[in-house]
Amino acid sequence: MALDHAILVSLLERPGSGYELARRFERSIGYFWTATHQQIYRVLKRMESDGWIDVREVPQQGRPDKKEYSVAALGRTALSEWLHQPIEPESVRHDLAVKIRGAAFDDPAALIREVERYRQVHNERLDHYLAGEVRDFTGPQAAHAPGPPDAGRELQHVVLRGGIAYERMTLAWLDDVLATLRGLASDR
Amino acid sequence: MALDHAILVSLLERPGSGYELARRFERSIGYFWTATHQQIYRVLKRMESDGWIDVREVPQQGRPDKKEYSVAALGRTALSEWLHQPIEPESVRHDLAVKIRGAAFDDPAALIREVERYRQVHNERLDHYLAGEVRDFTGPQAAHAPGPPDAGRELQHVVLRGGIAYERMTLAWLDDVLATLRGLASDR
DNA sequence: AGCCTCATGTAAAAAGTTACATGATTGG
DNA sequence: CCAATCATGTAACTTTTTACATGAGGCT
Repeated sequence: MALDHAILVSLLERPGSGYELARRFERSIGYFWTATHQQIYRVLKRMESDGWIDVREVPQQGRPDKKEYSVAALGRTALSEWLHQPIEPESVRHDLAVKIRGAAFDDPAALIREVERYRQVHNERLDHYLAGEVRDFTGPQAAHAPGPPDAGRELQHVVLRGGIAYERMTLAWLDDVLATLRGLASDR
Repeated sequence: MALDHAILVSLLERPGSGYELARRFERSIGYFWTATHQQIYRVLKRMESDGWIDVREVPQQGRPDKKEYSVAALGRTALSEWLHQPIEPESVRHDLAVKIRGAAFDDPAALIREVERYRQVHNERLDHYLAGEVRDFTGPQAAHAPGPPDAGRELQHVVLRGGIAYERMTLAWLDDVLATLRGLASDR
């Protein structure tokens, strides 16, 4: 039910088309909320007919026209209401943990390769986050720059730090997993 | 699509009824795969009619009879096949991160209470994990006990260690979040 | 000519959530 | 007597996933 709200936040940060949103959901927002373009277009349509968002047809040269969505007053209200509701416990779907426990009834050693590959994915994601942090949250306009602190920036940064902490924790755990799997493989 | 496999793993670890599975999904397995009893009963029915699992009616005294499910050969094959497929990237749904970024367009200070409550939930979960670790993975039958190392135990333990690492990371991050929110609140 | 990116969708199937429903026994 | 636990389900609805579909323009 919160894809609506994830889209609203993204549109508040910057108005955009369904296509652009879909791309954002492959990067920044996508790291803590996944959605495909089919979902996005459907939700956009519903939110538009509910008056939560406004559309503006933007003609473009050299590429198809697009519909740029932005958040309307009703959408802001809906988001605000949602923000004031209790945080719900995350619903987890952790394939790898199931596979690890399942490996006891199959071949634990066979998982090693896959876990190594998986580890690489997370390593790349960490690098990506760290590069983003340097790009967006260091330098002249950061920290103690003149003027009021930008709440949006600070909040985006703390979410990014969460992503970084998550990836580091995951990498350390995957090393633990690999050591355990290798231990089981060499014990026989 | 992997609820099937999560149930198969749980039934391999110990056969049980739909009700018992539902309870397990509130505890151990539930920490990395959520499911309600409605889902579970439906999947059990399907897997039974597909010959993946066997049923045995167990009459009980003082309580309703139950159907005890156990994994059949076909189910084992299906699980094995799944285990050999590539690990899929987790699909994340992280309400709190969306709310934090959304707070930039509302009142960041209003989130503080909720994050504190949320932190408590994770703190309790960490305690619960740690107690489980002491109960199940220390003591006489642990580590260098005589006999072959029990692969199942080791693998369950490494998954639990993942849960512990996750909770610790989350608690540290939530402290970071709280500090950030408080900083924004006092800055005005 | 063929593939990639931009851009927007429809349709069907699978999975997940929420509400409703029943009934026995045990403990306070 | 009332609430909780054990035990199993049905029905309706919402959400998510997967597959299909189209079309223009730029790049090699």
